[in-house]
Formats: sequence, C-alpha cells, structure tokens
Amino acid sequence: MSDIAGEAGVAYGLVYHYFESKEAVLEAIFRDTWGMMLEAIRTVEQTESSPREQLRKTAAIVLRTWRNDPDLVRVLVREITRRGEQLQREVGEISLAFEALQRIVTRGQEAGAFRTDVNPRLAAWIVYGALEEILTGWVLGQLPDGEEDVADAERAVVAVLSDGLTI
Amino acid sequence: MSDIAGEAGVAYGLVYHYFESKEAVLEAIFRDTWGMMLEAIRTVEQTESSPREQLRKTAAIVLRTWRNDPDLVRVLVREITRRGEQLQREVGEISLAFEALQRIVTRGQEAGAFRTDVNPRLAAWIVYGALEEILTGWVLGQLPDGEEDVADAERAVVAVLSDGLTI
Amino acid sequence: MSDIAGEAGVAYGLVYHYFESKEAVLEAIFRDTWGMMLEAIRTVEQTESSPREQLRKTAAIVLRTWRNDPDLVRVLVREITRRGEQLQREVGEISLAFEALQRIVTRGQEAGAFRTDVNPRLAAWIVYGALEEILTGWVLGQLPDGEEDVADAERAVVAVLSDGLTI
Amino acid sequence: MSDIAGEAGVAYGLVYHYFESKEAVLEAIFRDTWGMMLEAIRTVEQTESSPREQLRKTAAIVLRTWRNDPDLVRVLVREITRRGEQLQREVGEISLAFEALQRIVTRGQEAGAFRTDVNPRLAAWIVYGALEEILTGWVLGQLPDGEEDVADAERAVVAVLSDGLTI
DNA sequence: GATGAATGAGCATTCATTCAT
DNA sequence: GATGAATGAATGCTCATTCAT
Repeated sequence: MSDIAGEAGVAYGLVYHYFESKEAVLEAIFRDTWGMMLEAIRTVEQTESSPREQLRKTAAIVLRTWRNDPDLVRVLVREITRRGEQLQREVGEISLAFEALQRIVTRGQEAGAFRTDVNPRLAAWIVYGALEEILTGWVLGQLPDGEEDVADAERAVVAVLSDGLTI
Repeated sequence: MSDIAGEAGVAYGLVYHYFESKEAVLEAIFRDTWGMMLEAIRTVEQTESSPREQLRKTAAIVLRTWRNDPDLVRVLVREITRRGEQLQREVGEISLAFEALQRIVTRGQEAGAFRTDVNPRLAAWIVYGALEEILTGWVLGQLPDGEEDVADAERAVVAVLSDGLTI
Repeated sequence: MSDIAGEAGVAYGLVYHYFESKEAVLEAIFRDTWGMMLEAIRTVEQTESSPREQLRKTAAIVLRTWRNDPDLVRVLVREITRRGEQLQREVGEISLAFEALQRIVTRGQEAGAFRTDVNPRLAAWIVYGALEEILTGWVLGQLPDGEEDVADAERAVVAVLSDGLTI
Repeated sequence: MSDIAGEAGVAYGLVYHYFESKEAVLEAIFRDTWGMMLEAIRTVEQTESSPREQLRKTAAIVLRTWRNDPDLVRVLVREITRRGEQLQREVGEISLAFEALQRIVTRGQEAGAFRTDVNPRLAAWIVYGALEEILTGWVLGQLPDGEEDVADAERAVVAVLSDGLTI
C-alpha cells in the first residue's frame, strides 16, 4: 500500500479513501485488466474469422499485454496464484473471460473446425495455461522477450495448440 | 514456519535445527519434488516409446502428483511464482527437468515425429504451462478433480499438445 | 524496542515510523549526546582558561551528565562497548569529541603547560577512560554518587590527570 | 554457548555438564583472569619498589594481557559492562584486585610518596579506567597495538597518572 | 561423562488498517 | 478530500536451557 500511494504521489491514507482494503485494490486491478481482456476477446469472438484465427488473435491480445505494461503483468502473475481463490470468485470478469475463451472452442467444435473429443472447459484452461506460462517466463527473465521473440511465442502457441506438435 | 512446526508436532525452534531458514525449507521441498519429477521424466526419456507417448507419460507423472499429495502441489503452486526467481536459480533440478522436457521435444523433432517450426524451448514452456494451469485449477477448486476427471485432463492435454485443436 | 515504545507510551510500530531500525535509534541517542558533549567541549576549548582549567571543565561536563540523566548514561555505557565498533565509525560526533579532547592536550603542550613526552592521542584516551570508569562505577552502584561525591570525583580526576599521584 | 562448545571441540550439551549456565561460564572466565591479575598485583604489592614503580608494574601486567590473549581481553571488555553489576558482586576476585590497587595507592600516601588529597578508592578507579580504555581502544582497533605501541601506552599511563599532564 | 536433538521465550521488523486533524 | 501519524498482530530468527539416550 505504501508503494501504491508513493507511486500515485498521494498520501498514504488517501488510498483507503478510495479503496476499502488492499484486497479491493487488487480486485480493481484485476477487474480492469480482465475487463479489457474480456472486451478484446469478445470482439474477437464476434469476428467472422476461423476458430484458429480467433485463437491466434486471443493469444496476440494476451501476450501483447507484456510489452504494453510489464509491471501490470508482473502484478497479475505474482498475485494471481496467491489470491486466486478469492479473486476468481469475486472478480466476475475473470470467469467471463474464461467463458469467452471456452465459447471460442465450443463454436469451433460446432463449426466442425475443432475436434470434439476435448472438453472445451479443459481446452480453455490449457490455452490460458500456455499463455500465462510464457508471460511468467518473461516476468522471471527466463525467456527472451524482444519484439521478435514475442512474435515467435505467439506463432508457437498457436501452432502447438491449433495443430499440435505431431506432424 | 510456525505452521510447519505445528503440523510436524514439534517445537518452533526445532525447524531451525534442521533448516537454516525458511528459504532453505522451501528450497528443500522444491529440490525433493523436482528431483522426483526429474527422475521420472528421465526414465520416460529413456523409453523406446514414441515422442507422443513420452509426452503422455510426462503429463501423467505431473498430473498424478495432485492426487498423491495435494498439499505439496498447493505449496509448489503458491510459492513458485513468489520465490520463483531465486528458487529457479538455486534449485538446479528445476532447470534440469525443463531441459529434459525440452529434450523430449527436440528428439521428437529429430526423429521426424514432431514439427520443426516450433522452438523446443518454447514448446517445453507451453507444455509445462498447460500442466501447471490444470494443477492450479484443482488447487483453486475450479476444475473437477475426481479420479475420472484427472484421466480426462491427461487425455485432453496430450490430445491438444500432440495433435492440436484443429481437426 | 518494546521497552522504548512502552516507556514512550506509544504502540510498538510507531518507533519504526520515526526510526529505520534499532541501530538507528541507538545512533540517534549517541549522535545527540555526543553532539551536546562535543559542543560543550568546543566551548571549553575556545575559552582563555589554562589547559588545566579546560581539563577540569571537560571533566565537569562529562561527569555532570550522570546527575542530569542517569538512564542516558546507563544506555551509553551499556551499549558503547557492544556496538562501539560500528557506532564509533558511523557517529562522527564521537571522533570529533575525541579530537577536541586531544586538541586540548596538544594546545596545552604547545603552550608549554603540558608535558610533551606523552602522545596527545593516548592522553585523550586516558582522560576519557578515567571519566567513563567513574560513570560506570556510578551506573553499577559501586561508587557513591551523592552531590558531594560527584564534586569529589571531579576534583580527583583533575588532580590525578593534571598533577599526578606523585607528590 | 554453541561457540564455546565448538571451540572446545566437545558436544553442545557437555558445557552444561561442567557449568550451570552461561552466566557461570563467564563468571569462571572472570574469576580465573582476575585471579591471575590479583595474584600478579599482590606480588607487585609485596615488592620493595617505590609506589610509582608498583603502579608501572601493575599497568604492565594489565596491558600485557592484550598481547598475550587478545580474545580473552575481547570477552572481558565486551561483557564486563553488560554483566558487570552481577559479576562484580559475585566474583570476589574483582573486588580484591581493586582493593589491592587501592592499597598500593594508600601505602604510597602513607609512605609520603603519593598525594593525600585524593580518595584512594577513586584513584584506583581512575587508574583502572585509564587501563581499560586503552584495552578497549585496542579491541576496537582504534589504537595502534604493535609491540612498540604497547610499550608507549604503558609509559604514557604511568607518566600521566604518576606525574600528571602539567609540567 | 558425552551427545545432540528438542524446547520456547524473546526480539527486531513488517505492514495492512485506523484515526485525528 | 487529503495527510501522515498511530496501532498491533504476524512473522522469521536466535539462543540459553533441558532432556532422552
């Protein structure tokens, strides 16, 4: 909280004027970020693009966040697992984003583009897991994150998730 | 540390008789778990099985941990991101496990079984991310984790990562 | 720290609002006390008095502290040896006070009032040691510390250090 | 206590077989050291030497300890003030040594060699303070402690305490 | 005598939260 | 709205002391 007030250039106590608790601050960050994410994914969803292309665009949105606002991703990655239990329950946007992701899969299956022997919910978790892990690799400085590397990562995720590792 | 001593039914100070610091306790947990993981993956690696089958066995090993020791997975998932930066540097077993995973991919590519247009390092991260996310889903109680569900998850991960979502 | 907060009648954490650490608290005490001591000795230094008289006044200043603030002297005597090494390095005032004491000796030698076969630095340490030991005697309750006793001690110190025990 | 056991090359618990407590260990160290000191000073006392010479020999004994066993002096200087209150009460040897020192002064006065306007008890404290402070300077590394420096210190102490700073 | 595991009170430090101004 | 001092529970760590073998 001290860091937040300092970064914002306001007095310590003022943060508590706008937010009930630290929990509430994090919740707001999550709500905002996932709100934007949700909106973006929904836009993708309503596109006429193929399911594969929708997947690519979604990956692009998530991974692009790293270059746009690394600190934000850092907070999300650091706090998501620790607070996840409550946050995920309280921040509806997260579930909604997951559902949108899941819907992309379901529609892909209905359209005959995606295989139907995979539970869409599990598929959504796998996709998200792959994306989050790459973000984590960047946060921990264990994966290269140059302009070109980010593009590579996007291609790799889509290639693997869409077409699989097997030739 | 208080919890650890309490859970073990010993006095607070005794933990410090066996471990230098809290850091050392976590490091030991990580080293042990990843050591076992590493050993298991290496065994899989030396199998004559197809790369796809090696991938399946690896997924089985990782996901099976959840049912064997949920509390352990909880600690790993909760602390890995917070301390990850240092731990990953200090606990060589983690890097070695990642390298083993990467080697499975590389050999699959060399054997002509896996596509070669995906960076093996990125592929290893994607695979690990998918697995970790499913574990996280179980930790957070957001994915069903019955006997059958775990088997489902294993199948789904292998299906998606090996053959892709696209038909 | 608990004692300090308790004595001040404030909450534990408040001490850390004003001081970085326990180290910083002690440093502040030392800096303040020695700052006053330093100022007092410098005032004495600039007097027209004879070196012997300057010595007497210095002794008076140091010994007077005991009656003014016994608890302060207690802390100084108790902690000075334990932390001395670092504190003496960090708290410039201490060195400056010693230097002032040394300067009084040097000037006394230059003025032909003090013998020149004694290293001024050693002399300053001897003077300070005699004074500190008497304070210690009072702290430990082993020397009488009534109004008259303090005056006696001052006379004794000056007599011995200025003129020696030998007749 | 751990250090003591380690240094002695015996098991931790064994120290408690020979000593009641840490307090008792320190008390034994003090008793031994001061016992030797006491014996030495008493020998000096029984000499036919002049009071001034007796003072010199006493100073030599005390200061020589530094070169003989610096670690011992370190412990004495570090712990003497902190524990002093009880130790001085419990370890009779300390008082006896002080009394011997005081006796040297008293006899000097009776023999007409020392001035009589100084309380012998105070004089003993002043002498001891000067010596201890020089030891402290050596412990803290703030006074040079080469062979020659120690001899210098001895000369300076005797010069100041016997004949005074004033010419 | 000898060993070293076991105990637990004590202590410095952190930090989310409250509150008077 | 705004400020920052005040609060106190929580936490990692130390270390003198005890005890079973």
